[in-house]
Amino acid sequence: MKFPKIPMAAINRLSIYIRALEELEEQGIKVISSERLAKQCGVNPAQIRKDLAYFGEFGVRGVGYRIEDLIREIKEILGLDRTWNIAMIGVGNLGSALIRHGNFIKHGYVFAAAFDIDPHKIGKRLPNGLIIHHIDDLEKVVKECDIHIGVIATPASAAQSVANQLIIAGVNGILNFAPAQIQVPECCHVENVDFTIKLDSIAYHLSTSGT
Amino acid sequence: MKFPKIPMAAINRLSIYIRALEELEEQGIKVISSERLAKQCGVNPAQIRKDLAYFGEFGVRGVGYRIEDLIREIKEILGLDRTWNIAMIGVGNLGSALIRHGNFIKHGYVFAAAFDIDPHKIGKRLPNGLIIHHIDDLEKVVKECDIHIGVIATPASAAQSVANQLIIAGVNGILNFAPAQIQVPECCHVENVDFTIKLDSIAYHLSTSGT
DNA sequence: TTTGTAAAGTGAATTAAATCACATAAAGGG
DNA sequence: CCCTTTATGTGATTTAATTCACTTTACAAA
Repeated sequence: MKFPKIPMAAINRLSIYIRALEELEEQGIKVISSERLAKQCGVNPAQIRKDLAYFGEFGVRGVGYRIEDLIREIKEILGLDRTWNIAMIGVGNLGSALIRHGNFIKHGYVFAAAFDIDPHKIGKRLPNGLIIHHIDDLEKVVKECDIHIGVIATPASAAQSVANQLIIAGVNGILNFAPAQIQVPECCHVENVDFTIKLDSIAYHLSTSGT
Repeated sequence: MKFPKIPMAAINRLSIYIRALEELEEQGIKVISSERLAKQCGVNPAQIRKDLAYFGEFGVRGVGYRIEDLIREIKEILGLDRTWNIAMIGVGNLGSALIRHGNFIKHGYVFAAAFDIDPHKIGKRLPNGLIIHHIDDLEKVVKECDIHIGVIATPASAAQSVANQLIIAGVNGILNFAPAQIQVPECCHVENVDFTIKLDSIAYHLSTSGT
């Protein structure tokens, strides 16, 4: 295959495929066809084949995909053949809940540091043993702990300035839970998690389909 | 305009527009052009006009959009000209943090009930005064409290059965934080919030752009 | 070794979404 | 009252994503 630009949607689907594949692997299944996997993921079989084809040939014609191999291949594609150290900025309700949440570590994301601006919190220890640093120590700690991704769980008003500090500290990946549009340079990749937008979408559907 | 099918992406952008418009309104701005709003939201001006055109004509040619009116119109489109009672299912780390999180109420979503399955939690009161019910009382409480949307914050393993119970109880909108693919009938609308997928996307970008 | 079958891989076709570019309408100034 | 300016609304165009449908390849059974 040539070098087409890869749709972002395809990348996100790879994550979905991994989730499904890992579940199938736990069930002891060794090989799966694009058709069966597609059904499990709720997508079109050709889409799976095409998504994978962007990166190589991972299947066996007439047989399907060896699940163990495919998981490994997709993880390598996504850069998940390693762990990623991440930092939480904002240790409020949401921030501390996320730190305790098991899903991050399960997928190889390790909270290696936590930051806040509240003097009462600085120096305290979180249940998992992390010390809460002042946000002004961001750059130093980011270097020390080899952190590559920042998770913003501050109020909206602080989000932009935190983002700026992260970028100065050399963090190029940001997962933003604050309900604010943050501006970053080209080199930095931001993903927003705004559940109220999702709720709005639900409200729209409920309103229009006569409920 | 005729009756084309409206892209889901357009619906989601309407939420983005509202966020920006409310911020502008707070700044005392009364009128805005699609061009300025587009810049603020990071989209193309024509896109804004087209998104709005799916639903009517809300602007004034040569002038722009009256912010106050446009907010009201978009809210009406999305079904946000009211409040929505929602239920939290799963009062663990994440669930209780979300309940305390101010963003829901700010956008008109009211946690009207909370459910869990842990006997130690049933009957306890949350900081905001909500009593934690047993999941088996879902149907009864949903009716009593006029709940239309369920938020699933349980472990993945419980997500599908909770979804089933929600649907039986007559809840047709689900916001799913559990990392599991849930199957629902046509009538029900599900939105998934899976931050590990977003993280995977960040990891991919960091890996490919030489970091 | 041959042959039938299953399923990946992929160019072509289709469908959907985003953008352009212009016709249209409102407001203000001369 | 007309002319200029400005910015909307929208058909046409372009771009992107998805799906189809066919070709290729591996395996297994005869």
